[in-house]
Amino acid sequence: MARLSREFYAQDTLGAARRLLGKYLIRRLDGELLAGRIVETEAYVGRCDKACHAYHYRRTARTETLFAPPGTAYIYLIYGMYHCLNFVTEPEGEPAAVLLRALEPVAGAETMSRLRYGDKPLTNYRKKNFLNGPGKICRALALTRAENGLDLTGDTLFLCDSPEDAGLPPFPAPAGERVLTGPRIGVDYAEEARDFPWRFRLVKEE
DNA sequence: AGAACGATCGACT
DNA sequence: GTCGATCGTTCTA
Repeated sequence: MARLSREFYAQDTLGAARRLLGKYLIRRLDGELLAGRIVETEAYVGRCDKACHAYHYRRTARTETLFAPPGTAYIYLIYGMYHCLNFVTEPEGEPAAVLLRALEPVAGAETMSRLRYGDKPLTNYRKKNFLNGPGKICRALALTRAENGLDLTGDTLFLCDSPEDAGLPPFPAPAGERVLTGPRIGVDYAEEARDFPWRFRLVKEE
């Protein structure tokens, strides 16, 4: 199965965050493949970014994963009840990662819906807000701290250019999309870094 | 040992 | 738009 390589993740974090738009995230769960198309990311860079957990190379039990090789999954608990999934970037030793903020569902929607809503009916509101947030994605893909440190070049959780690379049916690439950049969400405390335009979104032209 | 805080979400006005 | 839930991580002492 073709998937994004260690070299891809080793690039600079802003480039990775932008180039990850339109890629496909695959999660193998109990023999089933869950998949989504990446439509929103954010970059976090320990070297120079006060919003990054590993700012100024701060090394703690939690940030240890950010010092792992590029292509490692960094998953942490936030607000006591949600998880966020990141992809470790840059050469090993530079603590940095891309936060996954939104996906478009591609495969395994039934399982993801059950993981997220249980047996509650899938209303239009729920459909529209299915995977448009980091906590929602981890819930729908059954990702918790137990999966922190997973190797993204392995078989459990990985990225590819096309769903066909994972043996899934092709996904029609939406036409007329463009990349929007802007400040990141939820980092108002981060002084000058709060205004860094390090959020990337793939949106339809109006 | 204790306290403050958070890369969020969903319910509600 | 506002607000509370909820608890691990981090820092202070």
